[in-house]
Amino acid sequence: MRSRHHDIADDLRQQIAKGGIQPSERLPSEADLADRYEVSAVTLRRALAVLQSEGLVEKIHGKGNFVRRPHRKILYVGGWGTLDPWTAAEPALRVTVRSTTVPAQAQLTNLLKVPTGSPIVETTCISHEGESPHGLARIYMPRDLVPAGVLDDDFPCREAVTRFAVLGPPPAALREKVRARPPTLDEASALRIGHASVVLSITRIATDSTGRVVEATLLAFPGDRVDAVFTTHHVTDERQTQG
Amino acid sequence: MRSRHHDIADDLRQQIAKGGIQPSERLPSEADLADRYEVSAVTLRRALAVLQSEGLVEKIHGKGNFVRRPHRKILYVGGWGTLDPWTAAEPALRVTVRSTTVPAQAQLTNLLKVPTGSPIVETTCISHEGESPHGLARIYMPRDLVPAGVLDDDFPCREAVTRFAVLGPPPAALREKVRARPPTLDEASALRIGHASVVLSITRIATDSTGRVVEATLLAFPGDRVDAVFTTHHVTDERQTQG
DNA sequence: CAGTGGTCTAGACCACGAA
DNA sequence: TCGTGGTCTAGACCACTGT
Repeated sequence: MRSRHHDIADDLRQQIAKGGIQPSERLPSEADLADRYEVSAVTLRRALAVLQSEGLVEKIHGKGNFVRRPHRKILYVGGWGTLDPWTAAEPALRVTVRSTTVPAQAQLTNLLKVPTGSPIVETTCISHEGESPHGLARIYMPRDLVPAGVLDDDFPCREAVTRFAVLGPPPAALREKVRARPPTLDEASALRIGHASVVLSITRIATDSTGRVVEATLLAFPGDRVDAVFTTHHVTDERQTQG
Repeated sequence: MRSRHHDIADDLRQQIAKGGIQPSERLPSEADLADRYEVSAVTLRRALAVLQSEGLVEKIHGKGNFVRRPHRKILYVGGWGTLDPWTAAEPALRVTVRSTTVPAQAQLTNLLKVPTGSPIVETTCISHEGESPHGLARIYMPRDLVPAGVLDDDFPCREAVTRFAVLGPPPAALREKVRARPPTLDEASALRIGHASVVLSITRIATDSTGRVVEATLLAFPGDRVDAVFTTHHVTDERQTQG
């Protein structure tokens, strides 16, 4: 049972794929497109919503609908808490960082396993590639475990943050819980994605050899830009090559 | 700027939370709700779409909108390719399985690293808990590697499939690529979720000790019902980095 | 200001499910 | 058949962006 807005989405998708509309170029206005396809504005907007949720189109209120550049997919590599080396080496990456100290409350006491009110350093990072943000991290560490320099304005850990890596020394164990969900209102605006979009959310708990939680991180990635990959080797001595 | 349909979604969400509408109970018809809130049908449907994407409400065409039971979150445990033991032991789980043999084509030749046209056994599994499906698996194995019994109608591997486990012998390595994306049309109908919902998609590649791909599985879970968890212990990992 | 997208309406018609 | 949700329309009004 094909619906009209899906047909239109398919047609536009194909036009974009064939290069009829170039990346970062503006689509005709919704009114024009509605005329062209002989549908109502609402139906045409549904078609665009499909493309937006696929990450093909970016809507900007008051300006128009724009074809997004076909970013290559970024890989978050599980187990090490980092983007893949190619991505991390990308010079176009910019990071916005802000650190504050807050007292531990409800969710944080659970994640970090600390008493309520403990001083916690919250570090918020938004990573951009060119214009489009591709990652949001909220890192929480007990204040006494924060490596020197993280609280500086200069922030020498910038490189680690760019890769969304664990900030402190390598932890003994990492537990990464992966969710797929719609963005919160904050995330939708921070990541510049629609409210109907999809977020890959990773809650990462790093513990040291004594079992103490040294870092809890809430990562949010636009689903259309980032995948996460996890590799497990059940035979310890075996070396596998991967493509 | 709050929109009317968000306010309505908030109101309904609160009513559900307070127990004003019980789980598995039907909401008033959309026409009634539209009257009650004094909005148009379209606006009311947008409000319901919000709740549906949060997994609070299940829409059934021709029957109504139903409050979903607050299922506990199911855990897919990475590295072993299985649901967590509690879930897997759940007696209410039912599985629908269908196996066919197909020749390898485009995507499959890549995933399985086999020549085009190789005989591949495709096994499709849908797992239900009560009424609601909570997982869809498409398992591909080279025909000569399929364990005896998988192709039987009786299907003794049913238990393994219930957990979405790897069907054959334990592989040497697993590579699991996790995506968050909107459902395909097939998945939306198979999983009984809206087209605007969110799917946690896992592409799982299992290789034996020689590096041969023994199984490729495409898993799709409703984002609101399933999380995936991956645990890494760097202590037992000899390749820990210094620096 | 004009042009754009964002929300909403009142009503039509279609598709599904249960009697 | 009837009540339900699913799609679509034509038009109104608001909010944002640039001039």
